[in-house]
Amino acid sequence: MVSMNKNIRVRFAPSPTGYLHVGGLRTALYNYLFAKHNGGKFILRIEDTDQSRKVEGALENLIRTLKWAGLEYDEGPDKDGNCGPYIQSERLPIYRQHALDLIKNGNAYYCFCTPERLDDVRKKQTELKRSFSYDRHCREIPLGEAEQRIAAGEKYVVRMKVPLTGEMTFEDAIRGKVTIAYKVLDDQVILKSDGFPTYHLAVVVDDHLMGITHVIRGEEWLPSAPKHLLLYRFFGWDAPVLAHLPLLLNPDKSKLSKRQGDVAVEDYRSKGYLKEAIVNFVAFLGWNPGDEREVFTLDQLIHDFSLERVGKAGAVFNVEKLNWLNQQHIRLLSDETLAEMFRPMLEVKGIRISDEAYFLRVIGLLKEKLTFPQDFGEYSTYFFEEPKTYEEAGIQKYWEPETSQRLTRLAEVFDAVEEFSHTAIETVMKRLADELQIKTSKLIHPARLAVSGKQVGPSLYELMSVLGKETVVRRLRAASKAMKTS
RNA sequence: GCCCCUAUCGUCUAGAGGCCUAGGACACGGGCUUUUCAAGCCUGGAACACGAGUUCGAAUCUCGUUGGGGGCACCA
Repeated sequence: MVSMNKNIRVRFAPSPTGYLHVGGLRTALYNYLFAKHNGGKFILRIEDTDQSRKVEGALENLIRTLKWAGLEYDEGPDKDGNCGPYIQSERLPIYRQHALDLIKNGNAYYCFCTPERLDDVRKKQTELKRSFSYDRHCREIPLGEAEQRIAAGEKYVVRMKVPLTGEMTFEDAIRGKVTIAYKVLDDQVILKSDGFPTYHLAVVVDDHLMGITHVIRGEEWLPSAPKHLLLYRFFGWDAPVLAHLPLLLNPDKSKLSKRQGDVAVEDYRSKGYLKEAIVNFVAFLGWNPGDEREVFTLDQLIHDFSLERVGKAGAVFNVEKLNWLNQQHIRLLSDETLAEMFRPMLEVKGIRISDEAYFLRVIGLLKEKLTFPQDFGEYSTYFFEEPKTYEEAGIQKYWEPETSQRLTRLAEVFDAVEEFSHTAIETVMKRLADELQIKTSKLIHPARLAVSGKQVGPSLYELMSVLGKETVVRRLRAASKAMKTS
């Protein structure tokens, strides 16, 4: 049940790369679900501390997609909650001050190594088949000397002073105890020479200042978690609960990437996937309610979500199941909602709806057949205009020499029917089949072809009753004639 | 190379020592719906990576091996 823990605050902190990655959507979703389930706050923060990666319009697009998916945040760039700004590039003085604090208390130091020198070190280490880590060349430069060099205009970065020995053990909410030795960590740059912080500094400072209680993020951050925890300790702050989510994978099990298909939420959106389906699908990549329910709305997810039920192993993004969920969620939408979704599809085909009630009946008839909303445009045209052609394969399969005559007879008997209902149609067709001493299917298949031009579709009796007597009779006669002469 | 994480059907997963000759879903095969399928129903095949322990008993606990993934930037 929803406990009203007002103190819970989580955040989704993407870097604005131009589009929302489905993995990012899942991270955002889990944060959102966790917050909403617990009556807490969900915050959007933009991590744009890499100036070289700036993308025009990325922020707007990100926000639009997040809102489209239904993940409304309580605080963010365009929604203040007294913890702003929520864009890191607008918080530079804060990071600088905190970096200086760390220098003052001896937990960080100025480093003057040039990128060239670091390259050299890296190369040598690679030759020796050793992993790269900074050789701590500047770690012992006295503070006074460093400050003089800065005053003289020398370029510098600030690095955190990682202990040389010992290890960090912490409790991950998903993985349990994780231990990493300090010696495998290097003295991470926390403030770059352009004055921007690196992720490691910014994330810790902001999470603390914004009162974040639970950090729910991708597994790729697990190895650097000790650095963050160390920074909390250096600052004298309590660390939030950490929860590292398993990764989303390509079919070949590598980290989900652009190379192997669509990764942008926008791509799926434009292909006709419903937000409900995408959200439902992505939620189930790493989480499940523990019973056999599979189709969930966002509200149901909020109700049932818990971090305890999040798995540890990576999950392959499998489109087949997403398709199925899309179909399920289309059925869950009301006919009226679908009407607004389908209307434009018909309009581009030059079809304007004049009879709303009729439109809704057509939707009711077809909605169970749809995997994508756009399928409606394809399956429904004969409800709005005369079939222009008859599917060739259908003619081959169902049209016999006697068919034209039979359909003419069918038109005649239909003409005499008072109430053109589903049941009346069925009765009349079966009676005629008896009379002609043929199987009903000898009438049914050609009639469908005549009336819709297609071989497949919803129940023929219902289809005909929706079309109405006039139309059905007219089309039967037209087809009968067309086939006879051909 | 080093470090960390991880391991049940093709895929998503249930399973927290006996309820498991391992359950569900997607996909796939077969059948039914004396009307189609693109819907529905029924049905079939399909998995505990391996090896040692612990235990009366292990998919479940421990260790190791192997496989997979991630990380090791003045990127996030």
